[in-house]
Amino acid sequence: MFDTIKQTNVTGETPADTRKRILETAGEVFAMSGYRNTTIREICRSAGVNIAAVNYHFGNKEGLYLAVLKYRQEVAFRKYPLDFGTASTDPPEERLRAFIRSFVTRILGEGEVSRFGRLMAREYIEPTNALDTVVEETIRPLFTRLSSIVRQLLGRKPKEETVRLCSASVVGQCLYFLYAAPVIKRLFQQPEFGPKEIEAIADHIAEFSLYAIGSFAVRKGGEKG
Amino acid sequence: MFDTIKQTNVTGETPADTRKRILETAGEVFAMSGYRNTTIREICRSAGVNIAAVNYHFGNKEGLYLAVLKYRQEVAFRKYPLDFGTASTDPPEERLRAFIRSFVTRILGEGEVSRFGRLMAREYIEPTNALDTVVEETIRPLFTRLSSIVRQLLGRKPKEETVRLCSASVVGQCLYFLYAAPVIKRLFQQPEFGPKEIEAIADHIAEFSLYAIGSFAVRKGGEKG
Amino acid sequence: MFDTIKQTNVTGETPADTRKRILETAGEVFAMSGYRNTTIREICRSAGVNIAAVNYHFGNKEGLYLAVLKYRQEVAFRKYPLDFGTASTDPPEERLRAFIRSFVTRILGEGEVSRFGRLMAREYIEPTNALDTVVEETIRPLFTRLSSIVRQLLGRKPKEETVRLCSASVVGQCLYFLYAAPVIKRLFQQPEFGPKEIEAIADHIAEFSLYAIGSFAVRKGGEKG
Amino acid sequence: MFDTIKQTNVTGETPADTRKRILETAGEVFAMSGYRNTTIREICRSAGVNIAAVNYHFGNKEGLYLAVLKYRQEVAFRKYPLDFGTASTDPPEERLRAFIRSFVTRILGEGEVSRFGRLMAREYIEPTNALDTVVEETIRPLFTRLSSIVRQLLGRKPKEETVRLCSASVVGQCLYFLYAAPVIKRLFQQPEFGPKEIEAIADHIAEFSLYAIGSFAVRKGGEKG
DNA sequence: CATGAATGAGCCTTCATTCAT
DNA sequence: CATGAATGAAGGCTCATTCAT
Repeated sequence: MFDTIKQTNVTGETPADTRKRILETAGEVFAMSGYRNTTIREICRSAGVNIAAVNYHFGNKEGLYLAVLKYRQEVAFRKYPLDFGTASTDPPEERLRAFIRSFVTRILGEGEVSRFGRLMAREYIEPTNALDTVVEETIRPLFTRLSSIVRQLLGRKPKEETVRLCSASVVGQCLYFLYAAPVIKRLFQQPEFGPKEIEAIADHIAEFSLYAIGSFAVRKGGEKG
Repeated sequence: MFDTIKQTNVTGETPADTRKRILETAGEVFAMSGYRNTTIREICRSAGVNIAAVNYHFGNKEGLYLAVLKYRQEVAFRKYPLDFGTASTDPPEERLRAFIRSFVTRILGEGEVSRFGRLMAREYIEPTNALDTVVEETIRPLFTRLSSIVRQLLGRKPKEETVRLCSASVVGQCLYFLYAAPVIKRLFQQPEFGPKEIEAIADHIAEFSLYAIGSFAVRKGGEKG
Repeated sequence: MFDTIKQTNVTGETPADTRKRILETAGEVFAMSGYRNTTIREICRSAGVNIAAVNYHFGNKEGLYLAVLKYRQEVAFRKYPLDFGTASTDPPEERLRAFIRSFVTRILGEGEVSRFGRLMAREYIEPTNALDTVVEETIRPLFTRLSSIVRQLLGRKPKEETVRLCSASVVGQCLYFLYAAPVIKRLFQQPEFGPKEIEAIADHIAEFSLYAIGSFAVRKGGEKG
Repeated sequence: MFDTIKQTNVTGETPADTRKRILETAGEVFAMSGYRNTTIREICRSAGVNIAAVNYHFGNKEGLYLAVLKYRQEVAFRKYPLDFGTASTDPPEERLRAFIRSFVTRILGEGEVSRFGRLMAREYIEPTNALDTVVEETIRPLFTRLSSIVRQLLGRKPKEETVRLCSASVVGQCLYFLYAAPVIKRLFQQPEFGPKEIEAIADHIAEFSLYAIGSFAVRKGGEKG
């Protein structure tokens, strides 16, 4: 009756288990169906927990969503960090390759990791209140690092706008395979991206971008016009 | 600018008026909030028509959505056609520039046109039943045309996969500015894309892509590896 | 513009045609689906007339229903009159047989006629405002005639309650095959009643009833207890 | 009679209470107005529960209707079982009398029980998806038992068709007083059936049927023609 | 801590009816 | 006479949330 001892529920799980299971399941469901299309009931049924548990642990639906986003981000970046094993002293070509490979794998990778990508894609197109935080904590550091690599590749004194646009070109190519997945699937009957396809994609984007940025550097000395 | 004469009295509107007004309003609301988040009540209230009018004119919510998609597509492509004034005999470099400019303007353009882009972006990230039709009727023709230009640029006998990946690189760069708009807005405090920014973006993408594809053509004769 | 000449509609039909076609179609649909389940739209679509025609010709849905009921009743009784060719001087056994045959055929008969039966069955179980009229104009004359036959069969001075109950027994047997049709269909996999089955049913009911009423007459002199 | 203690406060009801109250109220309303005419809003208002409770406890309107049907059936058959206190070794005349009395009381009886009859009557005339189940679980066993009694009464080797038709005659007489109630009420100004009238009806039907079946048995040895 | 039951708001849809032509 | 368009009321259902235990 009294909250004296560590309580376990009928199935003998600690509260933390319930919380984590909701987090995991909600990640899948949100990634698959989006925020609005997802019902708390579905999440709870999938997770095998009571329907009131979400409101208990996370306050409300939005609270759960924010928690999921944060959790997924941590998991993804722990597995695929920005530098992907390169040092800042390595040649910029190599660093760009590493960056792209890490980025593409992080958003397209199978299983647990891919959920992060899907969630982010949704956040892009239909921002929730979480986007501000996501931009500052996740996207800006990422973009800053990419910009520094691109700036180095462009040679001395590139215009900042050129750096920005080239960085955007790199990121745009990568993200395309994430958010256009449903279209690509229909265009080419290509169902899913396996590790092999992901590698090929990363290689292509790196090559394509290095060619382009190299030409910018050579012909214009990194300066437009 | 002002509805000078057509409006006679409270109910005195041409039949087409109600239908079109729903179509216009729905385009805005769907583009802003997405299919699921949008209620037909809101559309009808905004359009100043009875809620049953949607059912009468379009059958149901999905019917309305499809009609909106088709309508927006027609408007956008009538204003910015695929070739954008180039002939198939023009040099591929010029055709690619025209394609990119037309494409970017169509999805980023202001006012009426931009709704098409937003609707498409949503369809990418959270497909409805309409996506199949959209892919076949809109996206595939577009991708086919782009591929033929890229194939020509790559020189003789390029691998189809290379064509596909390079086309994807072009499209990915363009779409990035569409779906990443909320992020870009936050990253660089850049509120909206005006005609000038759109032109700059189109120019950059064309240049970036022509450099890259040109390098592919030169160094590999269009063949990878 | 002015109502000077006899107007015909696009298909060149006189107004009477439209009215009658609605009447016919509505009879089918009401009989099949019941009053509430039937929509004006469905009737008008089936009849190929405008949706406003019903309200124009019959005031509203209920007005149409009443008109249908009256129309069907006339058709059915014109084809299968009460006496079915017997005279009031004929022996009561023969008159009962004729009554039963006429009754059963009227309510079970195929095609046009059966619709009357179905409509009546529905009116029994879920009376509309039409029931009062139907009882006085259709059912009471019918019951009165049956009672006079039964009274004659029961011999001299039968109790009125006995007459009533025996008449009810006759009518009950007949109607059973009408309203229990969906159940009979499921119980015995017997899909529909053809002319042959109808005759067999009428014969059985007549025989069963004559045996029973005969026994009442013999053993009790028509008096109970 | 009075809800003395169970009700503690506004929301303080046993979980089963809400469910059962819906079940009871829905039984009344469905019996009175039919499936289609009944709104779950009305049921919930009458039962004093929230409109979403139906969805929670029974899934949807049809689920509620099926639950009501099953519940009413149980109540009715618990009170008036098929055999009504007779053993299978009793003489068939007595068994038929018991069967008829039980049957008539079950469908005409006052109060709680009568709802079963009304629901069944509606199911006959305007079948829902529930009819298949009702026929197999309720009507067929009933008809089988009646047939075995009739078969015994008809003597040795009766034709199955004769058994069936005689059984139909019995059932038809009984049901008549159920579904024709609105008509009988108008024909004879007889408002309702009390226990006394019900007994008289049952006695008459039994007598009428025993006379008839007896005559079949005697004159034809149970064989027609 | 956790739960099953219950709630109220809101959504899409349907329908009979009316209106101006 | 007849019509297509438009209306408003209502119905079934869903969902996030809250409540008492």
